[in-house]
Amino acid sequence: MKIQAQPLFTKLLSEMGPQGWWPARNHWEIILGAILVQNTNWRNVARSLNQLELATNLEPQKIAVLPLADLQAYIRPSGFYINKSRAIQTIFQWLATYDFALETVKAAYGSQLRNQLLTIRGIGDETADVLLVYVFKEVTFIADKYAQKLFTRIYGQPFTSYRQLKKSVLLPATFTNEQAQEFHGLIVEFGKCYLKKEAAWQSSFLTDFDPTPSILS
DNA sequence: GGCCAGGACACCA
DNA sequence: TGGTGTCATGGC
Repeated sequence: MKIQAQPLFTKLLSEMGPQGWWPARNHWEIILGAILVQNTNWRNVARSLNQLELATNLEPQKIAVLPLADLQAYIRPSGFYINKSRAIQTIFQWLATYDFALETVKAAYGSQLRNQLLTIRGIGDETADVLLVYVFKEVTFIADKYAQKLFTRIYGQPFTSYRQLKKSVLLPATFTNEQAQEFHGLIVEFGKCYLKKEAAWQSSFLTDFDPTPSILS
């Protein structure tokens, strides 16, 4: 089953307005947040980011050389701190070899950038796509848990895995990076607001969304 | 006190 | 390829 994303994106955007995602001040905070938020409430992530900012001012050169024990202490509120600290240290030390020039990194790996990110232990499908969209300004769909719930609900077919949903969703050829960023933000914010409670869903604006035209096969 | 949150990974069949 | 246990914390 293939699904065109444009109608849902248009509906979400018109009803909710631009979300301005990702919530961060710079690329380094996005990288940190993307790793820290894995299976974790954002409130806990915010605590960790605050402590990291106090220690490093979120400067990548400082993050890259943080002693592991210190890094783990700062991010402890986000849980899974041993795995996450390793991922953070690995990716920042890798970026350091390119002097934190993101354009250089992108140019160096080209179409293999996603695979390169996946070689980092602690960075999987979702985090890799988040980094591609919000840090490296590429256009791809982030098929996270909220998206899986939303598409399952709308299209009446269970989407229970990241890769399954990802390969089913077709972004328009004209989709921009800004739109890809916005799409993920809209899906997450919608999920936070409505997806949890059945009653809220029933009364929500998506009840009048007709998914049929966007189903290709 | 149990459940969950914007996953990833090793292990298994 | 797909299912299960594990990793850890804090809020509700």
